[in-house]
Formats: sequence, structure tokens, C-alpha cells
Amino acid sequence: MRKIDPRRHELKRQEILAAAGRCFARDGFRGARVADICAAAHISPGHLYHYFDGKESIIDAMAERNMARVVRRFAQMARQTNTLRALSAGLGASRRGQRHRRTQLAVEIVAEASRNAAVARILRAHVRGVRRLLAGYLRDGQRRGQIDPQLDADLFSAMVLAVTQGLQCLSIMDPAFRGPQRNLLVQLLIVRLLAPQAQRGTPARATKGSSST
Amino acid sequence: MRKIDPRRHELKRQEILAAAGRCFARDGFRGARVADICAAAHISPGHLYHYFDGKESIIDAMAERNMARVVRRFAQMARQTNTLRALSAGLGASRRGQRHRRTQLAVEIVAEASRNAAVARILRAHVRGVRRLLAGYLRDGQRRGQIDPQLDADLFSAMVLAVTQGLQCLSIMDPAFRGPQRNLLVQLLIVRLLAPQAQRGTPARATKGSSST
Amino acid sequence: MRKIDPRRHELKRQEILAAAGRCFARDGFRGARVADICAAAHISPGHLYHYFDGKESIIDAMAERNMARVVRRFAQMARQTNTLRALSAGLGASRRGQRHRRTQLAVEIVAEASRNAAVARILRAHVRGVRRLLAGYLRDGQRRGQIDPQLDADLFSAMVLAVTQGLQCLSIMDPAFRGPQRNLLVQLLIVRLLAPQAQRGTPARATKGSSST
Amino acid sequence: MRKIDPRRHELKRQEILAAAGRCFARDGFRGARVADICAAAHISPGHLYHYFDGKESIIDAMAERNMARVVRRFAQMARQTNTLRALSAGLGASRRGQRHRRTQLAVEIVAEASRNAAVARILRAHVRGVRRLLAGYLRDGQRRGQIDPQLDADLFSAMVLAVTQGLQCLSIMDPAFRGPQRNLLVQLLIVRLLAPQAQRGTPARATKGSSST
DNA sequence: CATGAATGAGCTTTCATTCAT
DNA sequence: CATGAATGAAAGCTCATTCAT
Repeated sequence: MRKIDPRRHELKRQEILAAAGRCFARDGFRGARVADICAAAHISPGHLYHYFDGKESIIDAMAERNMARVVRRFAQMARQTNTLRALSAGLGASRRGQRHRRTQLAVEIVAEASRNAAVARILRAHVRGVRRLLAGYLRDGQRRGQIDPQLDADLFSAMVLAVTQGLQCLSIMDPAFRGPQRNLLVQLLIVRLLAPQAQRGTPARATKGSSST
Repeated sequence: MRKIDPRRHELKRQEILAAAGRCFARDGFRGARVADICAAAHISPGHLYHYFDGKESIIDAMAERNMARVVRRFAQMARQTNTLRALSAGLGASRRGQRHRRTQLAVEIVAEASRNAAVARILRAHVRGVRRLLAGYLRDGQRRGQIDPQLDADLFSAMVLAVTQGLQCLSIMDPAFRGPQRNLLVQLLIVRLLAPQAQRGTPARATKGSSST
Repeated sequence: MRKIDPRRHELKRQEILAAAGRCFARDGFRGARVADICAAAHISPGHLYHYFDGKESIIDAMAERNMARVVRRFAQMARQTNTLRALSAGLGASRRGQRHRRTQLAVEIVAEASRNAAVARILRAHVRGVRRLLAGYLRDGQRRGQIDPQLDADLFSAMVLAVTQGLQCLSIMDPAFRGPQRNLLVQLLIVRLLAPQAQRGTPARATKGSSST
Repeated sequence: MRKIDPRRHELKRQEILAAAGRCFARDGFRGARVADICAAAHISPGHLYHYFDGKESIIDAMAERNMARVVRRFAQMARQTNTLRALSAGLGASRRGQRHRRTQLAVEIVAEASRNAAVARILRAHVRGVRRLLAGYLRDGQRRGQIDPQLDADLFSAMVLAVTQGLQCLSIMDPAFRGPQRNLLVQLLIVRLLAPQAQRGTPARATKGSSST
């Protein structure tokens, strides 16, 4: 009998979560069946319970994983020195397919959080982290003169978060905003919301039919 | 000889939908059970099927009803002549309780739309209407000099929609934004995004000390 | 308030039964829904119970009605003096459409009788009558020299009954035997089973090329 | 690492079908409940669906199984060289209990076939096989001089089938024909329908109260 | 570690029947 | 007489979870 290797165990957990992610995006947390996740992860239903306590536990892990990814993405962004460009890129559209699945999951997680205390807790913990990170980044931008110094960084971190979610919802409500159109919108938002007064004014109308991707 | 009264029938349907709304907000579309809805509507499980073809049909009707309400709300808003103030009020927080239930439903509907073709169709049909309405309203505001004339009204209608959804998501992710804090955020967004250059600049710093949790 | 007119009442019962017959033939006793029967009879579900105690009661009446028709048909046949020809006509195919519905009902009733005591009783009561009638008719035929005098009329009445049912089953199992092919088979059966020795021998080979499907 | 054993799976399927057969005979296809079948097969209601897609699928399998048995029975019969005796034995009464259940199922299947396309297809496929088999057997009998050479074997195969069904219906309609009386009838039918002219004539009346079983 | 057979509670839906009007 | 809204028991089926192997 082999002793369990914690590394292998964690690796398998991540594999299963990846499979679960596909199922959850397709069918939602409630709609996805454990059997489907097992099939997608190429394991037997019984074996799943060596890695997770149950479906609920997978959902929690999924919320955790997803929020961790958001934190990572913002953290990565925060390393760039051109604040506005970095934010635009971070909120803009990216690899198609992958992106839409992420969008679906993000909205599903918020919906779940509105009635599932455990998921809500996970979400809030990360939201706090993200906002602190964003606030710091915005203050850096203000110091660099890239962000309007009048803004309250704390409040604006919430705004960035809200806009992030809003764009995802919009891309579901109106498929036109899954592609280049979305980037247009992002740039407008970023510039008008964050840029110092001097930099603005012109781009709003000029962006009509501007660059994308 | 009693003939079916379509009025009574429609009334009962609305009653059931109201009950279903409470259940869906609490447990989600999948999590809510038909039996619960029946209990909430004070009808027997079998009788529900005199008014709806099935659970799916209730979900569709719920999406329809909710989007219709959104349209109505924006339409009402569009009758006011002070564009910025009207938008601020429209996106701001209101009666607690009612509001949060609506928020939950709104997010649930978007999540459902991302994998349910019927709901997606309903949503898109109304989104088109709302955007046309908003675009018209923004153009009116531009004519009145209340909205930055540089803005592309069409694109900005999408932005207002995205922000609406984003605020709802935020209020789930961070409960601090369910109350007055939300109004603060809304005003900032409205002013920076929509107001002509001359009107802006001052209010942003006033929000000091707005961090959540 | 009008007193119930027993004549009208009985008429309506028959109308309902006719409608029920169509439903039962299409969907079977269990498969047919009371609501369908009501719709077919152009009455409301509640009103049905003025004429029948319940579905079971309709099934009983249907069995009764159907067996009564069989009795009537054989009685009518028994008035004809050419025994063999009368029997051939009686067992042969007739108006399409009508006939097949009757066939379906007949088999359904037998199937039901095998597990429903009430229906079994109804069926047996009529079977006794039919067999007595047939036995008498066969004896008449024997007296007239049209039926083999060696036959035991009592036993052969059962045989005629069995063959009647068998042909109906066959017409379901092999649709080829719903039309003229069936008549061919009937004539063969009648002649070989019932005719005196002298009359037989010739017609059998004449049917060459009668395979089905 | 256990792999699914198709043999065990098929065995369990047959066990379940046997249990279903008892339920269907007692209550009919529609009347029998899935829960009853599960109880009779000593499995849980959910587990049934590892072996069958649903109730409909069990009914189809039952029709298939029953018709396969009929084919097997006739095939076995066709191996015997005394054609008339073999047919008499084949159509006659046998082990009580078992037999009646088979009779009920046979009639139920025909009734179902009259309105269920899938069952009808199954039935017809086997009917074709049985008729071919019977026709061949009758021709063999004709060669051996045991069957009237004037008969058209093809048509008479249908006749044998019809008589088989007719006897089953009769045994339901008149319980007297479940036992020895039935054998009497069978012998008469066989002799008169199939035997060459020379062999016949006497037995018809002589059978009054004759031997059985 | 891994399997998949087995469980059973609980889901949505159906439908014979009742009853206020 | 007649209606159809209302009932509620029970049906078929699903699926998260357990367990013998």
C-alpha cells in the first residue's frame, strides 16, 4: 500500500477542478451532475470522494480557485507601470472561448454567493484583497500622475470591480460585447473614470470604430 | 355556465410569479422546488400546471417579467428632464429588502441566460429595447446640455446597462454597497462618465473613508 | 329546475361512450385520460360524473357496449339462412377505419379482462350468450345440411369465437391481414372447419401467392 | 480495478425482465409501476435505470423477449417429425400458472402493439420469422403426407398464428378453456384444418368428453 | 488507489376526482 | 345541468452519495 503523496493529491484536485469548471460553466452549479464532472475528469464517481467531500465542497473550491485567479490577474496587472493601459488590457476581451467560460463561471459564482453563505464568505475574503490591491495600484498611478489625483482610491477600487462584473454581465446579455466592441467600451470607461482632467476630452467620440482585441 | 375568465387567469399567473420570485431569489432557479412555489402561492402542486407548462415555463415568465420591470423603470426615468439626477436615482439604492431580492433575481437571470437559450432570447430582446430607450434619453440630455456632447449615445447606453449590472454584482460581493455607499458610487460614476467637462472635478474627494467591511 | 329526462340521460351516456371508444382505441384503457374523453365528448370533466361513477365505470360500460355489439352482430348473422356465407361475411373484413378501431378495442377488452374482475364478469356473461346463440345457429346449419353433422355444435361455437379473436390479433400483428387477405383466410377457415366433407377440397390451393408483407 | 462485466449485466437484465413479466401480467404494461418491478427484482428504484432507459424500454424488451420465446417454441416444435402431433402439443395447454401468465402477456403485447409503434415493429419482425418457419414446417409435413397437400403453406402459417392467439383470448374469455377442454379444441382444429381428407371424419363427435392433457 | 454497482430521498409532473359557482 | 378551478396522491425518473470488491 502506497502512502498518499500530497503533491500528486493536490495535482489531481486541480485536474478535477478544471473538469468541473467546464461542467459548471456549461450547466451551472446546480445543473452540473457529479457524474458528468467525474466523466470529464476521467475518474469514477466513487473516486471523486477521495479528493472532495461532496459537490458542495467542489463548488467552494471552484469559487476559491476562480477568485484566486482574479486576484492573480490583478496582481500581475499591478506590476505594470502604465496604469491606464494595464487596466484597459485587464478588463478587455482576450482569448475567445476560454474567456466566455470564465465569464459564465464568474456570474454563476456571484449568483451562488447571493444565497450560499460559504461561497459568499470566500468571495468577500478575496474581494477585500482585490480592493486593497487595486487601491494601492491606483494610488501608485496617482503618484505617477497617470490617475486623477482627486479620486478616492478606495472607492474607485470598488468601481473597477463593479465595472469588471458589469462587463461580464453585458457580454452575456448582448453578445456584441464579447469581442472588439467590449474593448472600445473598456477604454472609454477607463479614460473617463480614471484619467486626469488634462488627458481627456477628445477620445470619447474619436473612438468610434477604433482599435480592438 | 361559467366561461374561463382570462383576466382572473392572468391575475393568478401574476400571483404565482410573485411567489415564484421569492423562491427563486432565495434558492435560485434550479434550487427552488415546484412544491415550494406552490406552497408560497397557496395552490396545490397539481394546480400550478393550469397556469404554467412547467418549471421551465415559470423561469421564462420570470425572466420576461423582470426584464419588463427594468424596461418600465428606465422608461419612467426617461420622462424626467434632469438627466443626471434621474440616472443617479435610477441606479441608486432604494427600499431595502425588495431591492436585494431584485438584485438576486437579476444576477440569477443573467447566469441562467448564459446557458439557457430561451432565457437568453428573452433577455436580449429587452436589452435591445432598453438600449434604444437609453440612447434616446442620453441624446435628449445632450441636447439639453446635461450630458457630454462628445459621447456616443449608443455606446453609452451599453455602459449604463453594464454599470447597472455591475453595481448589483458588487452589492452581492460586498454588502457594504447595498446602502448609502452605493449611492455615493453611483453619483461618482454618473458625473465622471456623463457630465460635460465643466461640471466635474469637485465631488470625487468628498467620499473619503468609504472602504467596506 | 328541470327534472332529468332518463331518455336524454341515456342518449348522452351513449354519446360519451362513443367518444370514450375513440380515446380508448387510440390510447388504451389506462393510457386514455378522462380529460381527453371529456374533450372528445364536448363536456366538462366535472360533468362526466353525472353520467358515470368514474373511469372504471366507463371501462365497464365500454366492455358491456362492445360485447353487446358482438352479440347483436352474431344475432343478425343468425337470421340468415346460408350459414357458411353468413359466417364468412361475419368474420371477414369490412369498412376500414371503423373496423380497426373495433379490433383494437376488442383486444384491449380481453387484455383488461385478464386482470379486471368486473370486466371479466361482463365478458363471460356475454360469451355465454354468444356461444349459445352460435351453437343454435350451427345446429340449424347442420339440420339444413350446410354444416358438417359430425361436429359438436357447443365446442364449435367456442371455436368460432376463438377464430374471431385470433383474426383480430392477427390483423394487429400482421397488417396485411386487415384487408382482402383476411377474407381469403376466413373462407378457408370456415370451409375446412365447418363444411361437410363433400363440399370441401377445392378452394384451398386457389389462394396461391397469399404471403404477407 | 473492476471493469464492467457485460455477462453479469445481461444476467441482471434478464432477472429484472423476469420480475417485470410477473408485474406486467398482473397489472398490465400501464398498470404496473416501476417501483413494483424494482421490488419484485429486489433492486432499488434508481438502480433499474442502470439496466433500462425507462419503463418504455422495459416494455420493448418484454415484447422482444416474449416473441423470442414464441419463435423458440415453434422452432423446437419444427424439429419433431410428426407434424400434427407436434402442432397439437404446441398449441395445447401446459403447466398451469406459468401458462396463464404467458397468455396474459401475449394478449397485453398485442394490445400494446396496436398503439405503440416500437412494440408493433418488434412484433412484426418476429411474426415474419415465425410465419416463415411455420410455412417451411407445413411444407415438410406435406412432403411427409401428414398435411393436406392442397393447402397453401404460407396462408396456413398465418392461420396457425391466428389460432394460437385466438386460443389465448378464448382462455381469458372463458376460463373453461384453460385446461383439458382447450386440448380438445386444439385437436379438432388441427385435424380439420390440416389433415389430408382421408385421415378425417370420425374424431369430431367422438371427442365429447374424451381424454386431455 | 480505484471501480461502478447500488441506494433512496426527493424531484417534476400527471391525472382521476371533487366542489364552489 | 354544467363548468373548470382546485386538489393531492402517486407516478416515473434523477442524482449525490456509499460501499463491496
